[in-house]
Amino acid sequence: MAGINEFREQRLKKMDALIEKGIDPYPYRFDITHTTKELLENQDILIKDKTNIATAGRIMLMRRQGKTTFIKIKDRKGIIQLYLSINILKDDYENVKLLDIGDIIGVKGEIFITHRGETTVAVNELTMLSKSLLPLPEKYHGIQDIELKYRKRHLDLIMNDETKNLFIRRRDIIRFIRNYLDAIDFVEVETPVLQPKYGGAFARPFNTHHNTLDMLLYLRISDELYLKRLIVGGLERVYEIARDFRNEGIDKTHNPEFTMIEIYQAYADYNDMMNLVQDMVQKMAIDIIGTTKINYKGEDIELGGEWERIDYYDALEKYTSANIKEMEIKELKTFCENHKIDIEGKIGRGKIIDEIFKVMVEKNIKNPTFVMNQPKEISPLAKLHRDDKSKVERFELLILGIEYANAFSELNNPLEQRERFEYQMTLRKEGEMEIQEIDEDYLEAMEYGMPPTGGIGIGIDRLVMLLTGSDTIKDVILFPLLKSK
RNA sequence: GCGCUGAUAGCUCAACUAGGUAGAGCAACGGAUUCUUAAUCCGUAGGUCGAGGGUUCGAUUCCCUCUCAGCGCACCA
Repeated sequence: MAGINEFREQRLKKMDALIEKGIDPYPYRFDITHTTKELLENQDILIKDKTNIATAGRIMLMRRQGKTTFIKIKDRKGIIQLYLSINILKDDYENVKLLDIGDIIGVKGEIFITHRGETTVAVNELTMLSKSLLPLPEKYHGIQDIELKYRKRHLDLIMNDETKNLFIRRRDIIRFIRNYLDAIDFVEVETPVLQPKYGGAFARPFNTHHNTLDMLLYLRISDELYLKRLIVGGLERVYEIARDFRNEGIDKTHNPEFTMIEIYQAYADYNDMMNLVQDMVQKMAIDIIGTTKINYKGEDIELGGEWERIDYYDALEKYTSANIKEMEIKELKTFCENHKIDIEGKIGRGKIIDEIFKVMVEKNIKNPTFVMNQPKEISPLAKLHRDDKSKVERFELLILGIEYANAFSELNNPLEQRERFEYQMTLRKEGEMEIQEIDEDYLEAMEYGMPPTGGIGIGIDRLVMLLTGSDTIKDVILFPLLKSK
């Protein structure tokens, strides 16, 4: 007796016993007067007035000692101890024997303080709110198995307060962003997740199919092209907190579905986007964790002050000691060979240069840094740099080698946009993966005229990781994708 | 996709080095206990040792394949 099925059997028997006594093991509602936290906060007055309170929660711990039982119940705010005594409950004390750890109960009673000094509810009325049929993980160690945490997040949340608190902080971060943008007159919008053409990023999509339209659809890899249509439409300041989907590998900073905020502001350029993201993240850090000095992955990071800005090609030269910018494709390939950089499947000068950047530069950047003015070949949606037409007005925000944001002065010349797309198509013909088809509807929208616009995308999951000290994205996503067992 | 590591009771972990079909704590069940604090005390039960195959008289242990996970690499705006 005590394999998993035996546990269930035992608890089912207790449930039958409840039913026999006319007690519904799954009743409809229960009114509470205080959360556990409110009981503790207001204990002085509650004790003084002998208030009959009502509260509810899940049984986490039970100490039976004959005619007295101590129970700890947990609600969303905290934990409180209950004192159940045959002196108070009389005949109903029998029902205490039908309780199990994991059951959800409601209680009424008065607050008192035990001899050992713990604030406790002396229960005078006990109500079963939900009978639990399966045993919870062990009370002291909780869940240690990391796979179990992700697969059975409900158990993780019951057992580990840190997990619950982390997701509350995630909520706080997203709420901060909304408040910040709403206060400067941005409009939050929703755009299609199901897209007939995918674009706005380089990535492989998830394909799906609409039955009655008999139509191939993609789960969006980005919402950029839709948001810019809204800029054409005159909304001028828009943002979307979007779930994006990319059909690619999974690692500490990549989940196939993830949350990105994209922000577009008319009459602004990438300099404005730098100011916006810097100010927003700094104020967010103060608001959420109370400081701009953080320690992440063992490194001290200062989020305050003016963030460093470095030109993409200058950074390349600094960390490769080579003049990458002036190299022909042939020289670049030789350089990659010499430095053991794999450029299999990379077509075109820009992609090769970017691979060198990823391998040799990114990991060296620790403090928040705007890497600016990327090559135009890898930035088809960005405006050419006003002083150097070989590069674009774009930046990526890097912290500890991880990319947190990507922004441009948005390309709004429809003719040039078409040329850029067509260049991408030539790369695709040469075998480059991850190039989307030309989006004619988007180009047409551009032809009606889009104001000069600054746009930025910020990875929300990574930002949450940074501000909560999580070293894997799975820890900041409630249900990360795992293989089915 | 490649490499390394791991998977033992509901949970947290032992045993396996040198092959003889597994132990503890918590949880559970029975009993004692009317202010406990990871309550305590006495007793009981609980395991296809991740799955499949091989070697062997005999495999949780050795070998092979597979599954899942973690880490690293690769991929990845």
